[in-house]
Amino acid sequence: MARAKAEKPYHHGELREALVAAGRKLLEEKGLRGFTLRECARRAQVSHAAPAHHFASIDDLLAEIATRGYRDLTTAMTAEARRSGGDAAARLVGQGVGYMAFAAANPVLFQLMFSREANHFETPALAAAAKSAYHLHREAVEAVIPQASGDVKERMVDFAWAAVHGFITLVLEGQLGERDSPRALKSRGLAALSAMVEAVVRAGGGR
Amino acid sequence: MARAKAEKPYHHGELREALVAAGRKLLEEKGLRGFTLRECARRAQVSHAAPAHHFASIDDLLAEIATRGYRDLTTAMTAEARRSGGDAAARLVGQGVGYMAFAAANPVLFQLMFSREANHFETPALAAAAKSAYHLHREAVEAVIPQASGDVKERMVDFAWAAVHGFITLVLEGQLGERDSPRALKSRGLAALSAMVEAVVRAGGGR
DNA sequence: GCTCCAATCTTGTCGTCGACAAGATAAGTT
DNA sequence: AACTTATCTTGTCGACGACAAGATTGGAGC
Repeated sequence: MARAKAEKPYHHGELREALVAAGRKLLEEKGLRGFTLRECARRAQVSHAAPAHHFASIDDLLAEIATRGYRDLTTAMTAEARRSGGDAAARLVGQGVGYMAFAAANPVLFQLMFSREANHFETPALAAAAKSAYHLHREAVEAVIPQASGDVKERMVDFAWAAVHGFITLVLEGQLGERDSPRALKSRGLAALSAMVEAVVRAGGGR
Repeated sequence: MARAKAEKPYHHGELREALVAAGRKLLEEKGLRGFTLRECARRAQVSHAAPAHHFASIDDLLAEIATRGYRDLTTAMTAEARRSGGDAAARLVGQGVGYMAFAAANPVLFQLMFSREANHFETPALAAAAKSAYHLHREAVEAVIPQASGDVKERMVDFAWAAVHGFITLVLEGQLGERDSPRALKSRGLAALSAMVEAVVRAGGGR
């Protein structure tokens, strides 16, 4: 079975996956404005109209890519939190590190996920994937301040997310530490993270 | 002089300004992906090729729009800080309010200014305008913790900007408080701001 | 094994886009 | 008044997203 290197079978077989993979690469290479359905098709070795059978429009493909991005983000956060051991504060820092690492590794995808455009896609899968990542973060913050009131908890969930997201966003956009070495940048990121956790702990009545 | 309502003089007279104005409006209406040089020309009542004499490319026009955005952002921050009275902490909060208010009033422009693409424009004017806004923020933070070491100051400049920027960014992207009333949202924003200032003050050795 | 159907992929087309070229018009200079 | 330069026009190019119509293939039911 499977003459794997046959010369272009009429049916691709896994075009949907191939398009997503090619699209993700293309996105990082050329940016959102350079992203093109036809180039995705070209890289997947199919004609320019083939993608239409798997994605209704270019936005539909972007939505799928963003959805998978959220899943990968969740995975990265969970993995890094696990690596950080048992303490709730340490886990929160770990999740933040995972968040930043994912963003640094996939800057354009990250920007797409959190862009105004992405919110107009409005596919249920995208919303679900985003919500899943949000809940992960929410629980990590609440675990640090279990005795705080619901209101304080909510505010700290906002605040913690804002600090992490804002920092990595500014770095990726070249606004922060543009001429720093990666090493120095990581140290600045960790400083921001620990300042955030300390603020959360204090506001939540800890220590 | 100046038959103001003559029927389309061959020379527009203020096409550059007209294009920037039309472009800014179009940007907010259609988003970055819906932004088009030809539509800008249409709205300015000129032919599709006219903009080329004022902007070398579509990115050149976007860079100009982003540059003015930074100037307006600086103005908004300064004005709101002034309104907030003399205390250094109050001024920092005020600047943050101005920052968020500008972003809320010009969400797409704000996203453009802080987008990956904008950084590839690399015009000197854009860099200067951005740097000017940054210094405004830096000074406001340092004024709150004058006795802190240079290193702590730097980290707190990062942290404060990250918190403010992250919060408003997440709100504008619909990730935070999507179903909140504007009133409730403002309250959440102020809570994030005060949490940020308190964290800065503590870390800087204040109180 | 055969037939038929639906899914998949093709080529071809349309209107729109950014960029460029060449020519028309107006404003300013000498 | 003649010349020069800036500004705006029409016309064109290749590339894009979307759609239409036809070719190819895999699989369900017989």
